[in-house]
Order: sequence, then structure tokens, then C-alpha cells
Amino acid sequence: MKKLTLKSVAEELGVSTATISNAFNKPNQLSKAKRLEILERCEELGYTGPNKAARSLRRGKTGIVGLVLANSISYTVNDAVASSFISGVSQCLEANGQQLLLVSGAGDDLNNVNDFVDGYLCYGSPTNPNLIDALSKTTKPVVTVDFNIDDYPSVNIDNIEACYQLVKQTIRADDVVAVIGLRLIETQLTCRIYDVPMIDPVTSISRRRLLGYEKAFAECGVDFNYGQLWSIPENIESFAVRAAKEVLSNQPRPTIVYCMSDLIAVYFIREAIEMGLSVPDDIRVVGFDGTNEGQRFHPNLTTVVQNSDSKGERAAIMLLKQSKESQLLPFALHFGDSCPTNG
Amino acid sequence: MKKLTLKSVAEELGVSTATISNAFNKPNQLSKAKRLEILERCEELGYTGPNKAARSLRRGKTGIVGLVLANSISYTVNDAVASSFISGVSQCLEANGQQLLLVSGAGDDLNNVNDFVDGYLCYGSPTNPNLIDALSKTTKPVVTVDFNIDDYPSVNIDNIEACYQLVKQTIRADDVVAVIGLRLIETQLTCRIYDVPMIDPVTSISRRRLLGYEKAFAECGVDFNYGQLWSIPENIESFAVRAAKEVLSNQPRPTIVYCMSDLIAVYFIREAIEMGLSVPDDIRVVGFDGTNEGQRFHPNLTTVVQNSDSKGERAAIMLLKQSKESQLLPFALHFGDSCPTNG
DNA sequence: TTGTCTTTCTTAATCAATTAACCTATTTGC
DNA sequence: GCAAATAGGTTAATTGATTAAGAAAGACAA
Repeated sequence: MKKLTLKSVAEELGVSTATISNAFNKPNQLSKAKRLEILERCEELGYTGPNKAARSLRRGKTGIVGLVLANSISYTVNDAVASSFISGVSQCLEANGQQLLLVSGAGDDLNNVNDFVDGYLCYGSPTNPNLIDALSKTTKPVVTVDFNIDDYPSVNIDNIEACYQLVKQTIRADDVVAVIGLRLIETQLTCRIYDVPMIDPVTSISRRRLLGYEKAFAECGVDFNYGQLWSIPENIESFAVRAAKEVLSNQPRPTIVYCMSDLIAVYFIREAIEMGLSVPDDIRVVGFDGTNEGQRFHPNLTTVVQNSDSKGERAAIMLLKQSKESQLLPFALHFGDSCPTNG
Repeated sequence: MKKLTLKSVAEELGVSTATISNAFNKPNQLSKAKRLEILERCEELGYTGPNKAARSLRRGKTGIVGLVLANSISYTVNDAVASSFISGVSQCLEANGQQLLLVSGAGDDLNNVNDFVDGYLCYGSPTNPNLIDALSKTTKPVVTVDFNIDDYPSVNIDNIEACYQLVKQTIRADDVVAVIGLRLIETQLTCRIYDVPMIDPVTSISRRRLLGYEKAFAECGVDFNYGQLWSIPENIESFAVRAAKEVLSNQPRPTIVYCMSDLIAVYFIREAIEMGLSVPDDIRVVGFDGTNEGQRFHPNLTTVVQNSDSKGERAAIMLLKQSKESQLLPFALHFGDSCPTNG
């Protein structure tokens, strides 16, 4: 069987390649009769239309959006919040006939995909410095989510304000505080932070959350220093449990713990209960994200509710519309049984 | 700034395009000195290497694998089992320098992406007949997972055998049985199945599971007919809860219910407990998948444990190696507190 | 009848690479 | 010292489309 290309089909039908191309792309450049005839004959021959790869080379558009993930794809799809973000992105892309290419933040893939995508959505600040480099080199449009880079437009919630409000409405003057953060420092270990230099607040969402907590602690006269701060490298059970154990065995034992994700909070509560403690009577626990798991959990989680889905949708729209204006999405505080308000 | 292409760079450096190309692709086709000089000058100019889209047009390889999902991307990434599959796929692709393009089974995207991918991984039998059509037309290699199509190689577990064994080891002669399946029929509703024609077992994983259950029911002399069978269209809370309510309010009330996913089982147990029933004393519940959620759940789920992760990995390897041999992966039965063995 | 507009196509340059085939020195073997 | 082999390049065809520019033919008005 002969290879089916615009050229071979044109020869077969006895017309020029331009005419076949127009039949598929520009209906009013040729007579209706001829167009229908061409489409019918193509169908017969099994020609499904112009090669998209060749088209994209010529047009400079592929119809593919690259979703650059801070972490590996493997880790990201298993994270509830990130999955919800991808979900929102994909819905928007599907509605606009765009395709979705997942780009791992772990490797040096960006250079390999750059010529296949029309633009990038970047979710979360990359752990890999090469990636940031590559991103700032590309000429394609970029929208960042949950962090900022250069002067690309971004989608965020006001993490500082959210955490500030959360603490203001939950803290008590005599509280012993602990904070469990997510990747506050560059390490693959769960660890307690004393005076290690942390990641920059501009790129790190966790640092911004910490700034919010700290501002409220200071205003409320609550003692907080870095010995009361832990960081885990990934938002998964094993690290969360390890941090929970460390925090719970610390003396004096905290009376309230602020977790930078619902997942951390859930596993923290599990550990606390296992130790025979009562939540919220012995220790109050606060999460972040507003996941379904957190809301279904018993006790129901006090947390910051953010809509990851719509974050994805907004970011995708911004990229497709080439909008240059960053967006700050709303958040909501939810007060559950894991920590009542102090009001 | 001039556009950076092989041609413009070649002119700039005073060599032929072939030499630049070789510098990047075939190191031993030119002297080491010249090669290093070229790479250095390219770096200076900001030329990051040959355009991958143009390369792929010429070579006929893109380095991109299309992951065709039975459902929408949006639904799929929020499903624990599917996420785990994607996770396995992505790990293998990452290790082999391949990229991952997510293709929704909902639309007609396959034609749009066909020229950008080297092959397809198909996860789950598509709800959309157009997709099956498009798949059987493509000349690219295909590996299917959890279903079969034409004579493409596939990765599966033996669903019939798994379900057969599961029933054999849990059923009692006097049991009143109910089964909650996943997409046994083509509808967007949770519904009880009497005599509706169901999807073909060749494509439908759920039909194969049902065949396994039924074989065991028959052998054990347990009465089972279609009035005891429910189907939900998607593996999500709302449908699962609805089915659970229906099954629980049926008279006579089942004494054992076989759910085709852990998620269905978990929500079923939740509803049962809410109604004041005891699991497993009043009603025994069996799941399928062996998810972490099911294992952490209280009561711990009796289920079929399959490794979705390695399913993804195997499928990806098969595609990359162009292996033609289908694989049947092992499964394991896990007996938890939600349903003890009958032994 | 002539000149101007449309409509309907065709021609050929272009997109950014890859690579078979060819050319010219320089080595190597004997 | 000479033929054969090798190293280090270059030339130009090719991949499969898109599209600006041009041509031919028919329509229409003055």
C-alpha cells in the first residue's frame, strides 16, 4: 500500500496539494462540489487528513500544552491536590481541543518537549534548578501556579494571608506550637529545622505559608522558633508519619500543630490517637488544602479550603488566552472538630 | 535577534548543516576538536540543539507515548487505581527518555495526536466507540491494559479466576448475594440490572469479573440472578453511595455483597454502618483492587490485590520493546475484617 | 467589446531538520 | 612507493505539510 500523504493523494485525485490542503483547512477556497468530492475520495483511500506533525512544523503550533510538574509525574498523580489541579487543566484543554503533555520536573525533559508544545503550565516550584533554567530560556508562553518565576503570569491563592487568618482564629496565648511544613528545605529527609537556610519565599509556597503563621504568632505573643518547625520532603504517608512521631515525642508536647497539608494533618491525628491522645482536647491539629479526605476524616479537619480544580482551569485559560495578568484566587477557612476557633 | 536554526547556526560558524547535525547526533562523524568547538559556539549563540519537531518529521519518531484513557483525563487522575497505573507508566517512560501525552477517551482526540506519538498505551476499555475505531486504524504500535482489542498485545490479570477464587473462599451456602459492578452497561446512571444486555466480556473487565463470580455461585449452589446485580457508571463516591443505599434497602437484604472496586466497598460499608448494621456480622463486604485506602479502612477490606503500578510499568516496557506477547500478571487474595474466609 | 472582479485552482518557496552519497586528504599495510 | 582504507567533512534530496503569489476562466458593468 502506498504511503498516504497530501502529495500522493493529490496525484491520485489529479489535483494540486494546495487544493487538498484547502479542502481540509479552508473550505471557502474551493467549490463546495470539489471539496466534498475530495473529502469523499480521501475517506475511500483511508487518508485521515494532513499529518499534524508536518503541519505543526510549518504553522508553528502543535495544539499541545506542556504541564510541567515540580516533582515526578509518578509522585504528582498520586497526590490528591495535584490530581485535582490536573483535572481542572484537562477539562479546559479538552474543551478547547488542546492536548496535554505531562512533563516531569525531575529530569531534563523540557528541552526534549519544547518543540512539541505551544506553551507551559508550571505547577509548583521545581526542585530541579535545571528546570527553572530551561523554563526561563524558552520563548513559549508560560503560566506558573503556586509560585512565581521571572515575570510570567501566575495563579495563586494568598498563602500568607490564609495562614495568618488561620492562626489568628485558632491560636491561644498559652499554646505550645509546632509546624510541619512541606519542602521548606532541599532535602530528601524528614527533619527538624533549627537554623538551616530555607528555600526562598518567592518560589516556595511553604515559606510563604510559614511567613503567614509567623506573623500571626508574633501578633498574638506566641513563642515560636525554628526548633518547633519540621519539614518533610514529599506529601506522602511515610514522611508525614515520621514527622508526626517526632513532633509528638517532643518536650514540651505541642498543644497545637499547624500542618501544611491535609494529608500531614490526617496522619498526625492518626498517630496522636494511637498514642492515646485526644484531638482536639489534648492537641489541636490544623491542615491545609480542604481535601475530601480531610473533610470525611473523623475528626473533621480545620483547614484552608482552596479549589485546586479551578486553579487548573484558570491557569489553562490564561495560557490559551495569553493573558498577562496574574490571578489571586479566593480561599476559605473551614473550622472542623480537629481544632475549634478561639473566638 | 536572528532565528536559531541548524541552517543559521551553520552559516554563522562557516560549516555545513550536516556537520552541526552530526556534532549533536553522531559524535564520531567529526573530529573531537571541531565537535567541541561547535557545541561551545552553539551554547554561546543560545542554540539548544536541533528542533525536535523537525527531527521527528524526518526520523518518524517523536519520543512521545500516548496514554489513551478509557474515560476523561479529569476522571482518571482522580481515581486511585488509575493514578497508580499512570505512575508505573511514567516511571518506565522517564527511565527511557520518553514523554507522556495523556489522551482523553471522551473526545475524538486520537486523530489529533496520532502524528505526535510513537505508540499507544490504552488503559481500560473505551466508552467511546469512535476511539476503538480510531485505534484499530492507526499504524502505530498499541498495547492494551485491562481489555483486549484486535490482536494487540495486552496486560491483564486473570479477572475471571480472581473473582472465582474470591467467591469460593468467602461464600456460604445460605448467603443472599448482591453484586455492585462498574460500568456493566452503557449508561450514566446507577442502576439495577434485570435483563438489560451488558457490555461484551471481551472488552469489559467488569463482565469478566461477573463471569468469575457467577461461575463460583453456580458451583456452590448459591442463587444469583440479575435482580441482585447493580451497576454504577463511574468509580466515584456519589454513584457508589447511591448503589449502596439501593442494595441495603432491598428485601431480602443481602448477607454478602461483592463490589468491583475497593472504593465501592468502602462507601458501602460506610452506608451500612450508618444504617446501624455491623460489618461483617450483619453483612459481609468484599472489594476489588487492594488499594491503600481499602487496607487502611476500618474494617480492613477483603479484596483482590492487584499491582496497578507494575501493570503500568509492564505495559510501557512492552510498548517500548515492541513485544507482541500478552502478559497475565499475578493477583493475590487478601482476607480482611470486612469478610472472613468460609474455610 | 473591453476592462475589472471573483472564483477556483496551481506553482513553488518554506518550515527545520536528517542522511545517503560523494569528495578530499591523510593513514595504514605491505 | 602505491593501493586501500579511513577520517572528516560537504551536497542535496527528503520528510509532509502550509501558504503567498500567480494564473486561468467566467461574471458583470460600462
